[in-house]
Amino acid sequence: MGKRNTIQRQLVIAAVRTLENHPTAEEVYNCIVTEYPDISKGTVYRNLNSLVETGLLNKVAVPNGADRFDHILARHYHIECTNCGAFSDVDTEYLEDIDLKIANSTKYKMDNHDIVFRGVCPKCQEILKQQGH
Amino acid sequence: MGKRNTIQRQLVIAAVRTLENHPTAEEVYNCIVTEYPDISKGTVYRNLNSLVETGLLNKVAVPNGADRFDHILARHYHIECTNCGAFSDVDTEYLEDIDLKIANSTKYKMDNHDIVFRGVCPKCQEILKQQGH
DNA sequence: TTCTAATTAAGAATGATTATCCGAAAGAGG
DNA sequence: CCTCTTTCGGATAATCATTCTTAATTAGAA
Ligand SMILES: [Mn+2]
Ligand SMILES: [Mn+2]
Ligand SMILES: [Zn+2]
Ligand SMILES: [Zn+2]
Repeated sequence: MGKRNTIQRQLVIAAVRTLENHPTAEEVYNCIVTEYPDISKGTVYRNLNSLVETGLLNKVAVPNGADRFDHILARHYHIECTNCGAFSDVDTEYLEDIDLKIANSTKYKMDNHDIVFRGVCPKCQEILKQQGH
Repeated sequence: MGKRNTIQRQLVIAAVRTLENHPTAEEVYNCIVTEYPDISKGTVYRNLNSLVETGLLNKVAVPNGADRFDHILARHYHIECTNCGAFSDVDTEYLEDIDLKIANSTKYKMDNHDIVFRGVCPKCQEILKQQGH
């Protein structure tokens, strides 16, 4: 009656963990297919979503791009480079207090919040500098 | 040599302004097509993106749904109801200081940040209560 | 008014994701 | 083990959001 722990399911979560930096479904598929050529893209999507439902992965929506999957379960924020699209974790504490504040002002039963920072990553700053900003 | 101020462009920005609550391209199209049946969906998409480039609109990406368009240009935050999907503005000041803080720790040249809160709206709280939470 | 680059409508194409189908495999129970 | 029930996988069609292509039209400069 529960979820079956199939080899495909194991491969999917392992791929998200080894790829580390918020891979897309496509990237997860490409990672798995070299070792296990029979897997189908539909299975990757199905398992990714199932793992998100089960709470073993998080899904992160990114503007102008495919959804990304995150194996880090602790609440944390992200930063996106506006130049190269790199999507990375931000190492800072979760702002509990603003959830309370916004719950009060909006009367919502607050769940959580996401923050996405946007800017130019150090690598791109270098490159842009050399091209005469 | 610049952007031409076509009737379609005017209709698109007017629609985003009258629809108020972060309409999708589809909703903008549906709004316009009743008055101006000849407009095509491609034109709506093209003008929406062009208006975003020009800085007259903002685009907001939402998980599991089409992009939304915002005619409010001041930086502000959003809250999404996890039950009904309502997507609304949050009335609080922009947190300038965390941009500085994260710029320091990440060495990014910081641009801005978005916050999306998630919770259950007052209306849905009522409904869920009546169904015996 | 004339000229031309920008824009349009229509629909094809694309990219991401989900749904459908049907056979295979797993688990429960005897 | 054998059987029944259910979940799952692979293939592929379908859907959804968005962009691209093309030939015709038009806004706005000269
Ligand atoms: Mn992360
Ligand atoms: Mn808004
Ligand atoms: Zn970068
Ligand atoms: Zn709601």
